Amino acid sequence: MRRDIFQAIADPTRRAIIALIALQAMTPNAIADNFNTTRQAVSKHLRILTECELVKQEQQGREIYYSLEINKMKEIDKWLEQYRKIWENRFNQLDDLLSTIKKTKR
Amino acid sequence: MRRDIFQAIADPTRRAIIALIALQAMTPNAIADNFNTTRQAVSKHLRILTECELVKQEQQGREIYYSLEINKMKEIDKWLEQYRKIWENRFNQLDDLLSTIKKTKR
DNA sequence: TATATTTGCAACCAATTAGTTTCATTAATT
DNA sequence: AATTAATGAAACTAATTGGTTGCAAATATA
Repeated sequence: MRRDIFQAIADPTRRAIIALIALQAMTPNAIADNFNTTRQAVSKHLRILTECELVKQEQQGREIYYSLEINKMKEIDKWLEQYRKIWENRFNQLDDLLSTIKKTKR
Repeated sequence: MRRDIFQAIADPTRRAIIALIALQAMTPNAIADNFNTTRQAVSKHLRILTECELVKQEQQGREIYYSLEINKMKEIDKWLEQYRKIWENRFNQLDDLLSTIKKTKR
């Protein structure tokens, strides 16, 4: 059971669920209405998302509202950080090159 | 064959390969030396990474050097953008709340 | 209380995945 | 020319995955 956040966002249906509940909490039935799949399949995705703490649930009577745990998304951002450094650095190098060319032309 | 970038980074070995070749190009053998797996397994990962254009190859004699296609990583950043907006917004709301409390105290 | 609704969970199935073993190709070395 | 090294690709296997069907539990409604 590999259950980390990268595995969680690998599935396109799960990314769609994340997008759906990012702004408002929704019940499994309501979420399933948006896809060509069964409620049970959505339920399984929600379980995976819950297990890696990307999603939190709140019970209201017999309904359970699922919503995005936005802070968990920062973990991906944190991972990206090291690569962002690289591409920003390359951009700066290009920038330097361009200004050098400019100076040479002058 | 689902072969998008999210599926590519889902595997921890592939993320390790990405980290390894981010700064310098490496041959499959050299990469495999860093893991408890066979060269062939690494080769398969490299194929997947190449197919989704996260990695580029450069032949030099009988060796093939693999390196990270850093620009492709920006796609993940682009996807994260929508969620970054949300968490920054929440942070601002908290900020507003705190300054309101400050004002009330005064 | 009986019935309907919302949900999670277990059992099962087909497809996919990560890995291994084996083989063919190409380039370097002797 | 023969051998060694570096690599990709195909065939196979075991494990995992996404999905379905069916069922049980809990809550709401008649």
